Amino acid sequence: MSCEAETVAVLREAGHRLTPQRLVILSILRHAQGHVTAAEILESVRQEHPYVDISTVYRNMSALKELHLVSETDMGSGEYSYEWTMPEPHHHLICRECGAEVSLDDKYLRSMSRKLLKDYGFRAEPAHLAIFGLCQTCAQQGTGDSD
Amino acid sequence: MSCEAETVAVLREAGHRLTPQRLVILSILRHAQGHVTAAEILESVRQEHPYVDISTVYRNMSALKELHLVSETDMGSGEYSYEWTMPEPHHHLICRECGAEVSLDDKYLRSMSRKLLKDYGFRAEPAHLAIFGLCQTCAQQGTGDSD
DNA sequence: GTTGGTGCAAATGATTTGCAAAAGG
DNA sequence: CCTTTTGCAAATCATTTGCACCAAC
Repeated sequence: MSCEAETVAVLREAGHRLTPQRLVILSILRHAQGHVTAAEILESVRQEHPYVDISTVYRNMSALKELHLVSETDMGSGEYSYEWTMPEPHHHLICRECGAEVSLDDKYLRSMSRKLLKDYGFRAEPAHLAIFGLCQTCAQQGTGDSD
Repeated sequence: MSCEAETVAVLREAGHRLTPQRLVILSILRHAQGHVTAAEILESVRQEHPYVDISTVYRNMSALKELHLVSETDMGSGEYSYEWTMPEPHHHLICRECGAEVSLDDKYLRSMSRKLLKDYGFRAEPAHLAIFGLCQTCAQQGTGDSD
């Protein structure tokens, strides 16, 4: 994995050390498809390092966030989700009803982002907008209109 | 306020009672411009009802959410904000750097929402998307490009 | 050897819940 | 009356922090 070397370099640059715990966390983040919570990361980490503490996970998330290597999102469940920064920005449709999630290509947001920059000078973060609503299934099961 | 009567009717329909606490909370929500946190609501409520507990605020928010009378948003501060459901849907641009907030008209989202419905059958909630990014001021102060 | 990282435990802050009493319909 | 709602206190849950020790560089 040559890309891991790149990550390592970024961490080094920032004056961070490469502890085994950190490397395991990195590996988990990079191999997880989609977002994971701190608790989920911990669970995975512990398969290799049983005594790792949740605070270590949080501290690493904090460091990785600052380096823009991971992004933090509120998926609406009260706890944050973390995701390895993707080469292609993308977003999430989240159903309020059933919690289903769909990845959404950035192209849906691109024209809006452009307008925001033009009209407000606001640089929307390219990744990880969480759009809440009702998925097709739930919309059909519900009233479908009045609700 | 005739609109309050309407709200009351909705609550009644749902089998909820009209306690003074609830009415005060409703009034605060309706008269607050913008979003307020549970703690802020409590503070206001206590000016009239000093004994009200934070749990009452949360329980009411929960009930009001279900009736779509208020919306809950994570403004990125670790605590939720609540807002009376507005007649005109709108959204928020939030600067990651300085925390500045700008209300954003729904028109910026409308074409995207339409596409989401068409392509995914997903009914995006009309209100309260929180879009994070960098405001003009902070973007200029920062690197402006590489960061 | 320095300095940053870790595990542990305890603190924090937000939200939720159990319960008995109070109040709405 | 019957059921919801409330206040209180205690419980949870996610996240943060202080500290002594350990490890990376």
